Amino acid sequence: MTDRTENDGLGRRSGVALWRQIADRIRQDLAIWSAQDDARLPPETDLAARFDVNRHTVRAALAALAQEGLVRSERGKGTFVVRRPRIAYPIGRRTRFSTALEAQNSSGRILLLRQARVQADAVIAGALDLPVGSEVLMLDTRGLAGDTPITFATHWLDAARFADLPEHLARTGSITAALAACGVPDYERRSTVLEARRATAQEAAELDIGDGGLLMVARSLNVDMAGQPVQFSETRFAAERVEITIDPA
Amino acid sequence: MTDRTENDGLGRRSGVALWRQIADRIRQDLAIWSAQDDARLPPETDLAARFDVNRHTVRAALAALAQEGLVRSERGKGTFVVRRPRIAYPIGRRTRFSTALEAQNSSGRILLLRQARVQADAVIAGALDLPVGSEVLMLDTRGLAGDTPITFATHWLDAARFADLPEHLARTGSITAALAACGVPDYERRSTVLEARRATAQEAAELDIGDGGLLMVARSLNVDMAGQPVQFSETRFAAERVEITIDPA
DNA sequence: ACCAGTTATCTATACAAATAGACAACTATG
DNA sequence: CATAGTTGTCTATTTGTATAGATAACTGGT
Repeated sequence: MTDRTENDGLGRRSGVALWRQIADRIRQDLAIWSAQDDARLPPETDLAARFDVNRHTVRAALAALAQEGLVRSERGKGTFVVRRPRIAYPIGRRTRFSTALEAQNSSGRILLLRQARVQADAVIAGALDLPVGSEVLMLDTRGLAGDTPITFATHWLDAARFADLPEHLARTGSITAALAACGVPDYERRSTVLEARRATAQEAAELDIGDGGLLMVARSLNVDMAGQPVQFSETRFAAERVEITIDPA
Repeated sequence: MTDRTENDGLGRRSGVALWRQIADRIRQDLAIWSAQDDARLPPETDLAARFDVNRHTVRAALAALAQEGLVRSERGKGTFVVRRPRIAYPIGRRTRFSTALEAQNSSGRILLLRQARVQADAVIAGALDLPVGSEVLMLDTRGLAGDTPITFATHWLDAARFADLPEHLARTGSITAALAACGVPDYERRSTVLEARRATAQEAAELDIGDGGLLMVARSLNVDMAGQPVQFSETRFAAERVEITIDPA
């Protein structure tokens, strides 16, 4: 898009440190610089001038990005992009995690972190079309692209119908396969609601992003081919690593 | 009093001030408290204990929310929600701003803020299927629900084909109507890409959110019924005021 | 009238963030 | 080799953030 480089654009008494705002902005632009032959960022002095801050502030931002493994600085030479950040994640009627990533040469898998049996509150029960207080399975999972965490999700399913799902999920690393093993050969997405917010410390830790990193949160309901609700999920995407595309189909 | 190991999900050296993190978390929970009879928040001392911070830090967070007009504190009585729930914003093949809001009793309109003629860079030209360097119309708009800014968007259109669009848009307050007046009776959305990031100072000002507020950013392409690209847009949603729903259709 | 609960305001201290300037260490190039 | 350009490190100062404690002002109920 057109480069309307308002050299400022930073909030000064916003409760968000300048170095973090600058790190976020630079992260946005990594794709541009990584397209250069040498994947080199502008010198610290140039960046300081562009954002109208002290060079030390830029250095704090670059240090944060280096900590995330996105850039690497070399004395005397410059600072270079080492990893392009965002992965495209399509959401549509037939969204599946693994196929979403295979389209970009990333192998996707799901790690089962925790499981518990809880009583459905009004929201969960309503989504799954069960009586309030029904026993439901609550699963925490981490979605990986290669070795990079992409999603941290909590899923709720009818405990009676899907008692065996956790072991299948742990074995196969795929929700689609685990559901198939529980008698749901196919499913589709009925609804998705998206919002953006900051990560809590736990979410930041699970996703291996900096504290205060941004999330996109999707609450979605999958139904089987009979239209029966199967799985209600809250999926937290590390916003710095993903962009979500809406499938036209 | 401070056992800093368990602090309810707050990051301490994250470059995001605690008061801002707490303000964000409280903002998330306003819907819960606004559902109470008196729409009253817990006392400052309770909130301080819950987040494991000093009461003054909670006060800084509440002051920020009061500045946004979300809560009001009354000496001796407490702090109260002035209700402002999130607006659901559906995105799908036939997304239109006004119809999106009419479904929830809000009247939507578009305000034309600025217009300019610029040369298309590679991204814009590619999206609109024009030669690089073609003259394109660049429009900044604000989308309102009632009097509340919901979106701040930049649109690009072929300057040759849509020279008259700005005046129609300014007059009607509707992109659909303005396009119709320019010979595009109907259109549909070909692609949408979503990401989340922090607002720049300008974006925060246009959307009347606090500096450092969160955005959801949608880049979308609308095509006419012949499949010809008509309008490429970057729409910035105030994350605190909207949730985006993906249309199943 | 009194009291318990709540928000408002004040002082003080400690640490983080941002600024400023200077210089060292290293790289590439002529 | 000499020099320009770049990142790394150091000192110092100012402003923002967070903690701590004390006290005042106000509300609602007993």
